Amino acid sequence: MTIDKNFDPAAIETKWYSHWEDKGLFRPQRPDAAPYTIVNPPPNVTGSLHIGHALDNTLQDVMIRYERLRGKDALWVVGTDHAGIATQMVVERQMEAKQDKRSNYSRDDFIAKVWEWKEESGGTITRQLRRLGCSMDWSREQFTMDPHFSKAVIKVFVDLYNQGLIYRDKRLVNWDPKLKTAISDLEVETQDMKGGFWHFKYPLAGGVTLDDGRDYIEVATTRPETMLADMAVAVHPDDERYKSVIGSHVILPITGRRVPIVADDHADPELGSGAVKITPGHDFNDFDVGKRAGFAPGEMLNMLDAEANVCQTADGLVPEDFIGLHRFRRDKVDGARELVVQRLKESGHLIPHIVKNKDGEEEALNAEPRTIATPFGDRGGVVIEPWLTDQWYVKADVLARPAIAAVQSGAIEIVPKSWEKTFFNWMENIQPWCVSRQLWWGHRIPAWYDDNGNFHVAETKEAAQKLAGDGVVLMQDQDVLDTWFSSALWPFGTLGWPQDNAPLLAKHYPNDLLISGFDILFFWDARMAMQGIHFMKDVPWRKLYLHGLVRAADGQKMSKSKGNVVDPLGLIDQYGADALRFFMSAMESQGRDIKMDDKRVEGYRNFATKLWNAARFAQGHGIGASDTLAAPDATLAVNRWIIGEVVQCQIALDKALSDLRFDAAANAIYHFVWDNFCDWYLELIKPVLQGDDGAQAAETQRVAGWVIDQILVMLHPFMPFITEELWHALAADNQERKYDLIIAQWPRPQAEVDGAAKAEVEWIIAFTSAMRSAKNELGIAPGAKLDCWFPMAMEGKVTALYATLERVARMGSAQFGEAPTEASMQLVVDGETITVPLEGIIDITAEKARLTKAMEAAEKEAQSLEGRLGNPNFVERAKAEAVEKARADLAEKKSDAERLGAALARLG
RNA sequence: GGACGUAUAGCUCAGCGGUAGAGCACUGCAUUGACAUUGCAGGGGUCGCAAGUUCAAACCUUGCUACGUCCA
Repeated sequence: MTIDKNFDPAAIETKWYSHWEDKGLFRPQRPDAAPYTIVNPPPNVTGSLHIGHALDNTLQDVMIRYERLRGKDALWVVGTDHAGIATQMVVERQMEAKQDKRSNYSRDDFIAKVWEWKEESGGTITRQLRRLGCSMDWSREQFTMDPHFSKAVIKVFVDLYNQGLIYRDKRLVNWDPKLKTAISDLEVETQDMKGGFWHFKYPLAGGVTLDDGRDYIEVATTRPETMLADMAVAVHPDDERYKSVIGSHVILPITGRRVPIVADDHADPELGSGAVKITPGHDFNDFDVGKRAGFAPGEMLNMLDAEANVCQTADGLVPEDFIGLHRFRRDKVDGARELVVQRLKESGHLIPHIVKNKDGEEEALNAEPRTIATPFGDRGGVVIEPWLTDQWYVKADVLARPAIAAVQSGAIEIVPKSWEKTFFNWMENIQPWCVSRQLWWGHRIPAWYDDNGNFHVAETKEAAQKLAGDGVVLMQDQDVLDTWFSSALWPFGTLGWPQDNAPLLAKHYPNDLLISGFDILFFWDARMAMQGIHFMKDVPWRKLYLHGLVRAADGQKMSKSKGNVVDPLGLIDQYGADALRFFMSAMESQGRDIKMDDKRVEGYRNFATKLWNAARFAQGHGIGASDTLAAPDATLAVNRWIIGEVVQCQIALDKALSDLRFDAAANAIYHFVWDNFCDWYLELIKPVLQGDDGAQAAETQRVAGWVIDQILVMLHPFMPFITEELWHALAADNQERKYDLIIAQWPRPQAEVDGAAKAEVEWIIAFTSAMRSAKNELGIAPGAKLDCWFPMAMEGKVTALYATLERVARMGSAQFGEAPTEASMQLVVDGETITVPLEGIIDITAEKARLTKAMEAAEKEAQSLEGRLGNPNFVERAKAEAVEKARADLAEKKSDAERLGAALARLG
């Protein structure tokens, strides 16, 4: 098949992807091969591919293709996540657009709608992953709500419950009043907001006064509205100002509630007045104070409903005109906060904050301006309300311990290592994990309640009924599980657990590697580690590779709201999937975010084009597929040299990929292909291919064909499409390749670097470079063929290389001995002086300047080396190799300087 | 407040004890021969600042500055 003149990525990408997929090449049958396993972080089923996916999946595909080429039974598990809140929000938003809403439907009908949407849009992201060239095992694609996976989720919940690791508890939870669900600590984002600090007078009850005579206690708060549910005032037990009133009461303004003054260490005497109002039902710290003061969670007053509007407290003391107000000003409508402040001001219970304005006059503000660390829900975007509810919690601290130990012992290796500390810090301080969500879309919690509020946890209703006894009417828990609770099971739930004999599970657990963004280290990776170790008695993966974010060109985080999102599919359209993948690999150094740089993607598209054209050249010169894994026998230095370079490139590549240094790996193959192979090898073999020596040409064709095959194999993990295309295009005449590149074999050259051949080619390169550089500096046309005079001793070597030097270095005749004229250009190459007579052409002054510059540079380096070697401390204390090298370098530089000096002298 | 990361050529980044590297950009030259999505040659850096360790520091240590991220 003739290679087209133009490289068109789009034309080959679809073709090869469906070829691979249709032939089942993403997971060839290799029952006896060693396993290699990666599970893909399941993207949101209704999502679409963003640039972060492109990075994450490229890296995984590089590793999977690499290990597949190395003969492993490589399994890349793929699937999608039901993504509870996110997906439900999408569907609800669609309903909103049609003036419809979730509550117009029964639970079952709504879920049916979500399934419809999943069927409709669920394929988008998986189609897009195909465009990137990702070679996952689609034949086993899964969904977190597939029956078998759901079964695993339910079993895990029940088992953890029976082991005492899941429990139901009434306590404050992070409540999202927009989405009307509890969320976990991790889903709360704290942001600094401008707010206020309001100071109130709470009158003491029963004529009690403080020691200073005041008949009230001053308290301060950033959330005035919560005073409607205040249940105490706390002071520090050692605070002399308040010691006498501990145990007394205050009468709250507005509600008239009589609440105790309690002693608690939480009150900081240094802060404000030293007395704090306590609202156990709406503040995490106050909840603890309230418990210490003897309030059971069930007794704690609640003044807000699920949407954070004021509702009546259990004691009925909230005035009617507060009922129904939002907790604070929203949509330009004042809320409970504003009304509380207004009422307290009117009744004289507000202590104004006095400031001086710019004219130096005093001014009274309602509140002291302050920056408040405010919790927001990461999905809903509204302020989180601590709310007293019954939820299900996982004892994460118990599960965390073995996971911490696994990282400490090295059973799990985190790469880059710097993330270990972050991992430990979080795991060691982990809080109970709230796993219930007040949503409809997700895995429904397997707990059943009877009329008395007793519950029974079991995998099925029948099993629960057995626990409850016959005749008891049971109702299933309305809530679903946190999405991360289910995705934590991905490394084993996808492999068949909890089925009894799941062959995949036995072979592919633990997985070898997990690649994820560091942003989901806690959300997902840590939880996989906990659940994996708990249920499988072994780590989920041996290595955890964490990469950074892909940022916009200016370094900003990409976001839809900023409008700076780069679409990976657009880049694929423009430059090809191979170029985008190579970019992602080449930019992925450990521990740094990637800034998007289109020019660089373009550069890698050019690299692909370069390879394409090199292959065209090869094809035009009878170079094609090799038929051996081992390097062909070779006699010519240039061939022996390039074989050695392949060996070295492969060593570099293996090392880099074993270290997960994707940048080093990409650069190794890039420079081998462009610099060594295209720029030098192909140029050096042109005279051989076009020469008269048939045997030499045939050898060169064999070697070149073999080298190209090695290039295609080594480059394939990074650029799968162009390499597969060229692999087939270069097949021998009228023959098919025996197998596709995707399942070819990683190089086994069975050859070594040939030092003599390397030295010879490097001399050619040095001579050619010196010639080109000198011509350029002297303004001689690059194409001019110049006669050269070499020292007698070089006659053999130069004669043998004549054809090459003539072609590559544009050398005219080669002669030996003393050059006949002084009007010449002189090259010092590898310690030998070569004279290029230029009678009548040369500008002696320019040549003198050139030589002087070179000589001075050599002298300067020699001097520096001499200085170092003249230091006895260096010679005595430095490593022997360092001293040795300095001596050798000095000798070389000195010799260069001398020769250049002599050349100068010859010019007079 | 704590932890971590980053600071190297105009830009984006490697290097992490032995005389500074890549890609892009820039300058000059080349163009009928695989390739202008090209080739050749070249200019460009007191490696954030300061002190210390060392025969030797971009690289190790400490401090500082700036930026970023996470946790509280």
